[in-house]
Amino acid sequence: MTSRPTMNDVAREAGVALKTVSRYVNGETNINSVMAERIAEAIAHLGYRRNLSAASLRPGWTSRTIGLVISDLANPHWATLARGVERAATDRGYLLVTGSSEEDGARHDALVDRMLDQRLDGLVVVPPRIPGRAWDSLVPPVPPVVFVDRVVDVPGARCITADDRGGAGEAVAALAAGGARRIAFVGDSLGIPAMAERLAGYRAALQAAGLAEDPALVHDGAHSAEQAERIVGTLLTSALASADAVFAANNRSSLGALQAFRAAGRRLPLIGFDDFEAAILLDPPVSVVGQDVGAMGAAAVTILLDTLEGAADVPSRVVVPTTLHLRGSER
Amino acid sequence: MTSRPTMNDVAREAGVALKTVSRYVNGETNINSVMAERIAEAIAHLGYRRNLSAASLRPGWTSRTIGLVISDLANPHWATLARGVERAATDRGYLLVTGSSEEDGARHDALVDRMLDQRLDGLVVVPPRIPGRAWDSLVPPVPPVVFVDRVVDVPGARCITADDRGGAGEAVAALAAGGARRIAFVGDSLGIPAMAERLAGYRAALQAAGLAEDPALVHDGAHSAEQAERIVGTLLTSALASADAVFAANNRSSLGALQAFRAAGRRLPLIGFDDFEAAILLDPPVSVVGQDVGAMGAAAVTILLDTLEGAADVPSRVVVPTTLHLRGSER
DNA sequence: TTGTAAGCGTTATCAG
DNA sequence: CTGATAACGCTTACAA
Repeated sequence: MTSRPTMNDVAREAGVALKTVSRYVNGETNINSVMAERIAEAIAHLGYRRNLSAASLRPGWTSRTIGLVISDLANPHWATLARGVERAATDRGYLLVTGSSEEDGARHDALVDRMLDQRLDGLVVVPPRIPGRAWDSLVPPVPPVVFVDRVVDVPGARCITADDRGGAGEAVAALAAGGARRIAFVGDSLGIPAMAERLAGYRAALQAAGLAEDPALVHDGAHSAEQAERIVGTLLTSALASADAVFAANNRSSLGALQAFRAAGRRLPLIGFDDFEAAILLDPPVSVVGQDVGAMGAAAVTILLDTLEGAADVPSRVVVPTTLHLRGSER
Repeated sequence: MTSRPTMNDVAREAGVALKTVSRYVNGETNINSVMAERIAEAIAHLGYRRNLSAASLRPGWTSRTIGLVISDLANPHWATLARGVERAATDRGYLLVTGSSEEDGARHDALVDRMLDQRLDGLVVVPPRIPGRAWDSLVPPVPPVVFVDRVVDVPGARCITADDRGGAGEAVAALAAGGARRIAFVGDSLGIPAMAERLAGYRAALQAAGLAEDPALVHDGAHSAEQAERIVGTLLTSALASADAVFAANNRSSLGALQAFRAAGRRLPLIGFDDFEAAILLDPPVSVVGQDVGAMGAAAVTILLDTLEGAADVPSRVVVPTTLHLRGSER
């Protein structure tokens, strides 16, 4: 592939000055119609297309491209997020660069560096589970970054998350409304901010329903589906810690609980946090707190681009509402 | 965000010439260690990072960024493809820009134009169902484009697809091996090249099994799951066209067939083309011809980058093998 | 080993 | 309304 025609080529072909072509291409109106015609012809003839990459070199110009770093594009959760980001970006004329960190800090940092070196206008980022460099270690000036789906512990950081607390509260309230009095909480480590929030929602809902919290029913050791299965298995059999409903605070916990139910041949009312494909196919269909991941991505882009384009009063924290899908398993 | 430091700033700070900084940054060795030290300090102090976008402006340099246009990033099929593309791209030091056409030609063309204007090095493209402009209408020189998942009717076009014919053949052979003698083909319009290939595979397998083809069993009108359901419903009840097994030539046809089975309270041996999430959860689990979509994406990138980097004898057509997953529904 | 000067394709200043 | 000319941040002949 030889090189593509430039504005200079067009100017020569049309017999006008470079700047006149630039004016034409940029849609400025003050151009003699005869010249405009000649330029149009030259452009069509040469198949000229503006080189946006060169244009963005000029001060005050940008590539109108943003970056997204998630953990794995193939995972439906992140794919949905990416789609929301992508849609919001294209709607505003921005291109999107995506990268998967695989939850690895080093990989994550490498992607971020590359994107910054490429002079993308801003970044939407899911902080990886195995953290990389500290976010406030980046030497300013750095383009705006919006964190999504997980919060980051840096003052003033822009973060978008689901309404973990509210969603969990709704779920637990629904279980209580169904008559449950000993609702178990099964989730991952409370060091994960989202988990702590969901537990807070659980507690608030218990209190609102006039139920006392039994520490024997609160489990934060479900780092995998297998561990969740073991925990729920115990809840089903143990006399002391017996529960009459389960709130599974994440996807893996829901799956583990379902496995435990199957193994025991007996089920408890269950609501999970975060939807999953198979939820509607099981019997009974699994009730969940759905997160609008696409909306979270779109919100991140709105904040990023508003910031970028200098809008006033751009919020730095957005909590996207969840939706309780009651499908049957809550009874 | 004020502007970021440039090589010039570093040069001034270190008291050396611009070119020396460039040498240092590009890892050239012939640099006095004292100057190197001064430059390193200045870089650290200013937080300098090379502007790759500016560097790529020079002739012979590129952005080391490729583009991907699919129909919908949120769809697991395309997300898996995108992930394969992304992984292969990062492995070779390339960044990836993604865009969703929503199967709309105009949207698709707009994305392609934008990517070309941004001077991406090359494109991986899924041609949209509602076609846009003809691919050979692009005025050269245009960077290399590789089509994936669907073929495009342009001489010399680089296309990656699954082994539609072989995969369909294997499926039908498996049904025949199970004792089926009247195997129905249920699929979408034969105007779609992949469908025509799958039908060809069906026919070849019938012949190999010594079975005659009955036109009453071949249906290419399943444009939706509903239509497939109706077709399979008829196959279950009609005396004339009664089948004893079904090869569902795409995802939607599989789902339609399953619906029809459920409605009739009776099932036929079934194998579908293309895997789906729920397949392993149903009873019996649904057997399918799996496409390695990730591998297809990776193959596309390999061809794109090999072409780009001037490798010799880069193939222009790759057929990625399928895998038959027998899970139970084939009996 | 280091530096000067030119140029990549564009936009912006400012004089005609 | 139009056009020389100078940037933007970088790499690269070529010269010192």
